[in-house]
Amino acid sequence: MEAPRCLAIVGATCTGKSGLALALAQRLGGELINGDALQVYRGLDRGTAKPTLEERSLAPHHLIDFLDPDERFSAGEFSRQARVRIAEVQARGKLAIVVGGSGFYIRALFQGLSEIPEVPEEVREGLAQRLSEQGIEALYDELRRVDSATARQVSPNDKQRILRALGVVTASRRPISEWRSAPPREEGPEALLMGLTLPRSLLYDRIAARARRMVRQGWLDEIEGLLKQGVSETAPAFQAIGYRQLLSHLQGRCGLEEAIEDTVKATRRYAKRQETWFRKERVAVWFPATDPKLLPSHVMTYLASQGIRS
RNA sequence: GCCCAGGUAGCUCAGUCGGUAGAGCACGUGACUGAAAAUCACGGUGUCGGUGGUUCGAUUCCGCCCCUGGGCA
Repeated sequence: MEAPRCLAIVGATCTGKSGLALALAQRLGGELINGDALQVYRGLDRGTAKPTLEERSLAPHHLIDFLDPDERFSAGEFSRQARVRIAEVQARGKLAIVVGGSGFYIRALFQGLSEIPEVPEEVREGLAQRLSEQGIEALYDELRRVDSATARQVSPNDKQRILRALGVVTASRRPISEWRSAPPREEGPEALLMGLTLPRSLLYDRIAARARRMVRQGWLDEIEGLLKQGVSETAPAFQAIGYRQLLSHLQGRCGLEEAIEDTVKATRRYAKRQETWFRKERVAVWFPATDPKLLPSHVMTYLASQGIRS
């Protein structure tokens, strides 16, 4: 069996994915492809635990830091771009290493999404407008009329999915359920998925410690700087955990301590959702991430057994 | 020391005109086809401060005790 030329490192936030990926890239002559939905944004550094410039100088990093905070991104767009980057890395004879905790992005990359037409911004805005004027019930009723199959699968409270489904029918005149029934056009790249895990209590401790460290290292200044540059409070990037909470502190809606605690809570819940997601993903091996220093050599040993060596 | 208010889920609190309790948050589990760090679904939280009494039956009424907060001294 031929050794895979693409690795992916997945797992919950705060398990040490980036550090491991960098260590592997250095030892195996690899290049990294970011698989995190928010590290793509320029200026979101502290709160996304983005690798520093120094770390990034140790191995090539792709799909990081290339969008403005008010630009919209998506799993589909990620999948297309990541596939191009992976192919380019492989063409250079290097190992591609995807790192990231955004489960939907990882699945879109390796398993693909059905081809679905773009929903124009005007349509999206029109629906958002109606949502605020008429409420979600009206939109759900409409979805029942125009795409009953999807309506049955979606909770009447699920604003996001209702908006998406209506956007697609409105824009394409075909229900999203039909588009989704078509298989993805292209296969994703072959890859070996590796997961990192930590016992829940340890993970939670690390999350709390990291949030406080990030604040100490200037997370608030970063957010103020973004606002000063004219980034809107409703920019897509500001839906990131912590940014939302700290923004609401900066606007005087809560104290700093409360904002930090809310951030920690939200991160815990996010980590749990990631665990749930990746449990279902085709992860070949799980490594305990308790000791970040020993991790790279454990993983190297495993990779050697799979025919991947420097 | 006296007076008042309170002690119910991990937290904040609601409630039971006496038939062993409930909401939000936290927490747990899950879903996920272009906003995904998003969005959503489901779930149990329990010596109702302790102790004696009244009662068929007390978390609920009564006595005493303990604890917390406030006031007076």
